[in-house]
Amino acid sequence: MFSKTCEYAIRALILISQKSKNGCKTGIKEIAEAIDAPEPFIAKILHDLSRKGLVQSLKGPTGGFYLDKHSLQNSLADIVKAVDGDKIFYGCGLGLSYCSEKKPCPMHDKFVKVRKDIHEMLQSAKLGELQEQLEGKLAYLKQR
Amino acid sequence: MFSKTCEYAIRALILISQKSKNGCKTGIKEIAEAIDAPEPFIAKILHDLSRKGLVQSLKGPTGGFYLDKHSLQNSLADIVKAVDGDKIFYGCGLGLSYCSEKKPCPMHDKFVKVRKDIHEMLQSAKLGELQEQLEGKLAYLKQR
DNA sequence: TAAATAGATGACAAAAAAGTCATTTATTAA
DNA sequence: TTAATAAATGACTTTTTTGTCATCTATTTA
Repeated sequence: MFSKTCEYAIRALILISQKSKNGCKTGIKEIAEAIDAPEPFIAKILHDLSRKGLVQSLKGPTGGFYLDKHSLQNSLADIVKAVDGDKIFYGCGLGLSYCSEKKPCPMHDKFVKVRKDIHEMLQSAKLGELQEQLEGKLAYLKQR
Repeated sequence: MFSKTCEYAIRALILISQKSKNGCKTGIKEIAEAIDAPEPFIAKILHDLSRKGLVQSLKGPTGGFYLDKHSLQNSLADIVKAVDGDKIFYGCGLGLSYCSEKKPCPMHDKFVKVRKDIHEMLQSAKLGELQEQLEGKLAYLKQR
């Protein structure tokens, strides 16, 4: 459904949001370990996200990644759009560039509905809220 | 949502199903042209599909690809499973291998619902029926 | 202000997906 | 039975995605 890059990005931001609530910054090493991702790869991904303003960072000792108040409000839809683009929300399911209401592919209507559901699902999933599920042990990012 | 290979496969099979209803076989060249796909690539894809029994073919003059009665009953779900596997129906949205009811990721429940919808949508889309929409000019596989 | 820490940066490498090509094999019809 | 046709086959190339590495820069604290 999403690219690997996007999956890692989402998992990392959920984790960082958890730490940020306590006012903590999180280092690359800890993030990589906690979400089970290759350290250099997640470093690159977070760097990209920080340039896009989806995560904040500070260098030096006591430095690391964190989310400011605004970033905590971001939804998974915002992250997916930034990383994978919005093709998943609007593109034709059969890959036809011209496909539209006026010239629909045979699956057009059905795909429109499913994509709308996906969009709403991701839009309603805010980082700050997902994090609460981790806190309450209702959900996990790692096996243990 | 699907791989390019899978998109081409679906488009090709819908087209072939249309021709098959009239008892006609369709050649690679015509298929590639009609669904706007690279000829050698769709040739390889159809060959794979024929080995998996999702399409039938005959060599020689008057030969080509066609769908027998059984294959006409196949749904897009069958095609997607054969080409892309069933990760799209069952895998974790965040890419976590352990994710399950007992150890859910923070998005687990929401993804289960959306994936179920996708599965039902594809399962209910039979090649033989999609083809009727093309026939009635209610849908298109090409711009004109 | 020097040493240690931690992210920034860019070049590189490996793997997977997408696409191409030349040749072979099977079938049909003249 | 031979020539033409059309799919089968497998090797190859290109592009994209995924992942790695070495080095640089900024910040903090002793």
